[in-house]
Amino acid sequence: MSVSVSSRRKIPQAALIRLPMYLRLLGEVTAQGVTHISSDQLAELAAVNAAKVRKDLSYLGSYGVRGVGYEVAFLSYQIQRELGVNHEWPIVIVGAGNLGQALANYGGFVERGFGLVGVFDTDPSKIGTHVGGICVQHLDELSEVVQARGVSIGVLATPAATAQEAVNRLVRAGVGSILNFVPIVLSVPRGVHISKVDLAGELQILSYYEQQKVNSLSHIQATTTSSRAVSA
Amino acid sequence: MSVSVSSRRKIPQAALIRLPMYLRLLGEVTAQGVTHISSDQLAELAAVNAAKVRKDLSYLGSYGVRGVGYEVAFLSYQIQRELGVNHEWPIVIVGAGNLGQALANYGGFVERGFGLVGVFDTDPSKIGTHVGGICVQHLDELSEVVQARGVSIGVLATPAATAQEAVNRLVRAGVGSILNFVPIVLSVPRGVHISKVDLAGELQILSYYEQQKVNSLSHIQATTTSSRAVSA
DNA sequence: AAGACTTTGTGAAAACCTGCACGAGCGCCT
DNA sequence: AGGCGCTCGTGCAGGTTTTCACAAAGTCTT
Repeated sequence: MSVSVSSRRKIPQAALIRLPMYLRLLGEVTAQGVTHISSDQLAELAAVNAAKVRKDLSYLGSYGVRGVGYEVAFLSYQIQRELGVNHEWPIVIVGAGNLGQALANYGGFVERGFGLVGVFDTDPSKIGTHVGGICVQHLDELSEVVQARGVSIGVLATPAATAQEAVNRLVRAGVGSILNFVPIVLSVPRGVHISKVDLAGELQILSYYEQQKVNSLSHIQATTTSSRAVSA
Repeated sequence: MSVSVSSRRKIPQAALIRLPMYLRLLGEVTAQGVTHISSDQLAELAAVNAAKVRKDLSYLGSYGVRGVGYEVAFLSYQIQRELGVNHEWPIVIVGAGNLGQALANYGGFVERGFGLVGVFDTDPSKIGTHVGGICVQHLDELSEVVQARGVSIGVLATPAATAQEAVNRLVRAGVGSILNFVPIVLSVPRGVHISKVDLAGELQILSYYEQQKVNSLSHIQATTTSSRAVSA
């Protein structure tokens, strides 16, 4: 049978992705002393369409006031509440290589409510070193820390070869969502959420756009020569 | 064989995003000695629908063979060609903080054809230090390096406060695409492409899913009164 | 108090994306 | 050669996302 979690309302993926941005922008304008903001103004800050802003926010409820706009503090709170970031989430990082260390030291996480409570690796030369104010532990300790601290979000930054095994351990330990920086396709049980960040992949996408620019330029020159083709 | 219509075809955004993944998977199976692959097999590796794979690949041209599948080497080449990654792209990193340094040291970039040719910062204590085999230079040198090396892709990893100014410099220097790790909305002229990676934002999205789980659990307890039983 | 002005929330249209289903082409076997 | 089995390419239907446009609901001015 289907396990229908009849959550009160489901925010569409596309809208969900923009909520962190809105939240950040609201924080910025708050710091500037702004107390109310219209969808037009927020849209301008976010560089998106105003109707989109209103629709996105409408998934949270009707928190705007016609003729006035949104109260910044109240809206911020509602977004935080919906995202679940009105309280701290403990996170762990698996993989203390280059990227793992940088992420451990990255101030942006704790700044937005994600406290690092563990960094894990299997390399004996890494274990015992300190990164981001945390002592690197062996991956075998993962389960204990996750359960003791109630961790449900993990960050994966291991080498590709060991990533799947690390994920298995994360899942077994009880982690329910994983931010994956390793460029492989992970397999996880139903119910576990994966968010993928493929750094080189992002560059390859940009490379596509740059290549298009190059092609369209050379096309202008090539048009005179009408070497139209080797169509099969 | 066939082909080569000028690359005027426009690949839909959604499909474009998956091409780097396909390319990577094809590289992996090549290493395992596989020479041909069907859309079904590739779909399984990519954890997506087979029809989607075929449709994505069809934007490149008709490179499959009915009854057989795709020739891995040929398909790889075509994807590389379309993405423009069949040759190296020089890149620069602006911002030599935590993240900038880690990205400079990140092997994944060069591994996939992006050679780091410059790291820039404005902090005198950083300038002259070496990261990722590159000597950190002052941001004032940016333009010269970009032009001398023909750089068209830049990575932005500065503090938020200086990010927009750094982008302005990148654009003025001639960079056409930017991978932005700074959690602010950048403004750029038309024609410049920005790809955004908001690390904390990704975690906030995961936090939403975890919060939903928590909510639905407490909902079960609260639902003893409600209609449809949640099974026991 | 009424009219002018502003801005939200949302129905509906348009654009985009996904997945199914199936015709068409290819290789293999007899 | 012909039939069979496999797999691509794609039309189409269904779903999601974006955008438009406007009534509803508020403020402000006089």
